[in-house]
Order: sequence, then structure tokens, then C-alpha cells
Amino acid sequence: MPKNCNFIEKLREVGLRPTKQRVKMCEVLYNREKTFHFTINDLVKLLSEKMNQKISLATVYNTVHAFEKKGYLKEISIDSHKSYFDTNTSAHHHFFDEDTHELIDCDESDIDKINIRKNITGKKINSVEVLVRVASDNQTQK
Amino acid sequence: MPKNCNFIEKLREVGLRPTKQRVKMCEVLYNREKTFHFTINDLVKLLSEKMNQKISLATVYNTVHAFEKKGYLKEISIDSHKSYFDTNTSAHHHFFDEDTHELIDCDESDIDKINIRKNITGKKINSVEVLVRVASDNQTQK
DNA sequence: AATCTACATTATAATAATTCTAAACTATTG
DNA sequence: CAATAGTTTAGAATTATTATAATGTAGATT
Repeated sequence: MPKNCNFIEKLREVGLRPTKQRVKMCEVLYNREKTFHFTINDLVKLLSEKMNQKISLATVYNTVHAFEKKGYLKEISIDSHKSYFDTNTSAHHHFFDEDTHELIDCDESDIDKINIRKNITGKKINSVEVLVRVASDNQTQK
Repeated sequence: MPKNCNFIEKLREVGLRPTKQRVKMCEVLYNREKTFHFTINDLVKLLSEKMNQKISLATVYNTVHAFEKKGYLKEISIDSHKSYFDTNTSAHHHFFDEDTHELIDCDESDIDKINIRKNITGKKINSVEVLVRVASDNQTQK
């Protein structure tokens, strides 16, 4: 979703009613310069603290999953027990900072196109994603 | 850990006492032809059903984490809310079958070496892993 | 081989993330 | 502006995991 677009229209386009909770969540998620990586907990905090918007936890879960299903959010796999989401829904790779637990997007140019030589009969490739784990240079490796 | 090796010795080597629970878990995990991918739940089931070994859930968690810390197991990132582990602890890539939720190892030859051009100041790369999601050919894409 | 002690195991309680439920609410349709 | 189908909500339920504290045991010491 582009920044400062008509969120009401964008929600209607995919068959989601533009409730005030959903529109507010769109503003928080998409009105930013860079793509946003977050956990549900991050988002709830942001909504309540920064926007003093009291949206029920269940609604945040519902909405994030609705946005994901409609292609407005993407879930990212990290080995924690939390789900991370990304407002950049295009196929792209990530760095994960193991010190700060922050996700960083990779540009197209950062990693060459991955060539998969393996083929599994009857299965098609849905996505190919690289996760690069980084950590502070001056510390013992995990 | 190699198949049919001296598990008692292997445990002692890394400072873990070879208790009967740990040795039994070694047998279940490492006495196989191919590498084994599992969740804690899979492992508990295997231990109780196939081996009729009643090992407490807490011990399974403790032991899996102990084995991981000592480099005998590796955690794999999948977007589920469960942790997946792999008896193959070398750096390697995976296929994830979204239909069956099964993990499949990639051979060295399946994917070219990944070249990372991005550099984050003060951070070193700990690992680079590719996850290829596959699904049945004749179904609507997720 | 009996004893000691630090490490392990265990059942159970606690916590954390997420999902479910069912009642109250609201955006849209007619 | 009433009907209704989709939403929101608080709170309960569920699931995965970790903590606790009592009991058990491997390996060292006598």
C-alpha cells in the first residue's frame, strides 16, 4: 500500500469494510517513508502509546491476518516464537540483527538471483527467500 | 552426530552426562539414514509411541536445547509458531512443503553459493539461509 | 561400595502468543 | 431507516514453551 493513499478505497478494493480501526491501522502501518517490520506486540504498543488508539488485541490480530490474506502484509520467518510482519509484500530478502532483533530489507541489488537446481515432482516453487543473520562484530558467535 | 556412534562418549565430549533419557533421545534422533526434521511434539510422540519411552515433556525441551547449544541440533526458521529442529547442523538450505509442512534438506549442489553485497557496519554475518517454499502444482497459490 | 554433590529429571504451575466465543456494534444494502 | 452480514470486543480457551522446586542419579571422593 502506498503512503498517504486512499485507505478507505484500498480496503474496499479487497472486500474489507473500512472500519475506523482498520483505517487507523493502515495509517500507522503504511504512512511511513520506509517499509515497516513489526510484531503484533510492537503494533499494539504503537497504536495505544503513539496514536492513543485503544484497539482490542483480538482486532489487531484479526486485522493483521486479514491484511495478510489480502496481500497487504507479508509474514517473515524468524526463529523466535513470535510472528514478524512486513509492509513490503514483494518477494525480497532480509537481514536479521540478532542483537536488536530488528529486520532489515534487502534491495534487489544486494543479493544475486538465486538459482534453484533441485526440482520436487508435483510441486511448484512458491517463494525463495534468504535470511542473513548478523550480529555485533566484537562478540562471541552464537 | 553419526549413525550408530558411541552416544555416551559423544555426550561426554561436550560435557553432557549420558543419562538414559539423553542416550535414548540420541538413538531416536541420530540412528537414521537421512537427517531428521522435527518439532518437539513430533519427538515426544515418537519417543512415547514408537519407543514406548516415557520421557517428561520438560526433559525433552531441556535436552533438545542442550543438544542445540552443543551443536548437535540446529533450529530452522519456518513461519509457524512452532520450532523446527534439524539433525543436520551444517550450513545448508531447505525446501518447505506447504501442503505437508515437511522440511527437506538441500544439497550443496542444489543452490549456488549466495553472494551478499550488502554490508552492515559493525555487524558480521552469522549465517545465510535460503528457504524455498513449495506446494502442490495443481492448486491455487497461497 | 557407601557417601557426597552437582547436575538431571519430573510433575506441575506459570507465562506468552495466539485463537475462539458469543454478545454488542456498525457499515452497507434495499 | 430497518435489516443483515460483517466487525469489534472482553474475556475465556488453547498451544507452545519456560520456570519451579522436589526428587533422582551419575560420577567423583572417600
